[in-house]
Amino acid sequence: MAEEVISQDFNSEDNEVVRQRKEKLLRLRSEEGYDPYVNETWDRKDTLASIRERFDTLQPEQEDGTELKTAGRIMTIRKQGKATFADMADETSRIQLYFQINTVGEKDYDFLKKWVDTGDWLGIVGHACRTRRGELTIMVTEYKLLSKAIRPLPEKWHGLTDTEIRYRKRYMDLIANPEVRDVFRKRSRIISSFRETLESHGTLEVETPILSVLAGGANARPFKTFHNALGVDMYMRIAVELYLKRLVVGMMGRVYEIGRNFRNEGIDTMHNPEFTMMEVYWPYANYVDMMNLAEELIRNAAKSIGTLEIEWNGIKLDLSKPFRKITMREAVKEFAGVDFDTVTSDEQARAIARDKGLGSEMTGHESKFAVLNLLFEAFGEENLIEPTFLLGHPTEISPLSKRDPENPDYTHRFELFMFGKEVANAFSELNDPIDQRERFEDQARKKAEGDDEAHVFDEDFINAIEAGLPPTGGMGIGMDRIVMFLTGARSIRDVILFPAMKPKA
RNA sequence: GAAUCGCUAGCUCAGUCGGUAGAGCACCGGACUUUUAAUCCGGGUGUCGCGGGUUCAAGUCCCGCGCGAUUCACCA
Repeated sequence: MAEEVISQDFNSEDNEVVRQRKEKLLRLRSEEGYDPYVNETWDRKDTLASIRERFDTLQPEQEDGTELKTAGRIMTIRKQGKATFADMADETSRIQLYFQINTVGEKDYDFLKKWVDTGDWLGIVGHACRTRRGELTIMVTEYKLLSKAIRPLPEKWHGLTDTEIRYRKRYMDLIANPEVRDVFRKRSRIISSFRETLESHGTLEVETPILSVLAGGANARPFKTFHNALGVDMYMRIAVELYLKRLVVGMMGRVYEIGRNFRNEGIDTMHNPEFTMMEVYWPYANYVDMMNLAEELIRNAAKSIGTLEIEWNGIKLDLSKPFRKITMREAVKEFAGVDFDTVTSDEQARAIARDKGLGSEMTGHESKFAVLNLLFEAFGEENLIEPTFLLGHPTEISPLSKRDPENPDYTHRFELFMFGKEVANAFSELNDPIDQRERFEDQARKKAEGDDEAHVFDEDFINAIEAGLPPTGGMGIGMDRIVMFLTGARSIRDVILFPAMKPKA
């Protein structure tokens, strides 16, 4: 089956150019005795960016005798008789090459004319010069064909814009659109910055199971699979929370994990079925410490890619300002015009929600706390544009969060919103094993009532809490969204190298 | 899940009222020692997303399906 698909694919995409290039390759081998795929190394001493920097001040029509040794992919080539210009790119930059017949020699020049195409990889020896027109150029003295491309590059000035091909054949996107490479370099720097900040606070990076028998730690539908040897159903993780708290119980101290979570839900511009989450847990800390850490992490990440001024979806934000704080009840008062402090019964709350047009969103059994959350999601969430900590979540919707001792129906929890989207979720971790068991029982009831995203009952986790979890502050941050907001990417697919795609029929 | 838009050469796109599938780049052959969207001469490379239907005739009209994008719904 798989082989069949591959061979079909291979043949169906053999267009005229590919056929010509394949024949050319065979002729290169037979006529020149040269196989472009046998080279294994090239001692590159200079990147194109370093060459650009070094010879920045070189004047037009000047040359520098220093020998340079570099390499890259030929992006365009202009062959004109006894001289040839080409643009070569590497991962750092792009530069013009100049081949002259009396500089590289007749034999190598003819080889170039006859065999070298756009897309090919060349090793280059030469020196810097600047043309009359001011273009920094490498005067090539020697070159070596390191590898050949037999599939043509996307068109040279429109590039590749077809979103479907860009996502399915990301390698073509990366070749044709260097700014895409920048986004993923920034992604890497942001994640490194997170690690540096966490480690500067003495936090240990750990790895916990992706495959397990129970997928807990969040309210979401998991991916299900089957382990043949064990003969059991297994699930892909939806969060790492419960494992990291077990590690705090196990006296590992401050721990964090940056890794992939999997949620079997819809795909849109904010959601990919696999996404990267950072979760961190600090013993002897609470949700206030996590607020400070969230600001520090995000600010440092922004600095690591060069600026605290960010723009997303046409909205500019200044991350140097302290993040705002608002409670869920305040947000509902401000944006839905409902004063929840006057609400005393569940029925009264539901009546208000129906009044606000949310009747179709309710089953009629909601508590006033569920209604509060509903009102926030319907009217408040989209208005939290400036980085804002949302506080005061009801206990009912926070099964892993410590209660506010002043008002046990609410918790010591926050969610951080930016541009109207959630980017972080944190709380003072519930460490009362009796309460935790009751919360899980409540979730199990909700599951039994048909809520297939209710939290799973994890007996071993309770066992761990029973062994004693210190007071702990914990937080999860959605890395893909952070990368989106810091790079201005409008779709999560633009910050994930190989986003989930449905196979073509 | 719904709506809207898109799918034509390797890439970017045009294709009128239903009447023999086009352009630029890329590619192939030729000329050319400072070009840079090189230029000049010659060459069009195609399952018009897939399948039906209407018609003398369908890239074009109708129906169904696929994939993608966006918005909404769902969902942390």
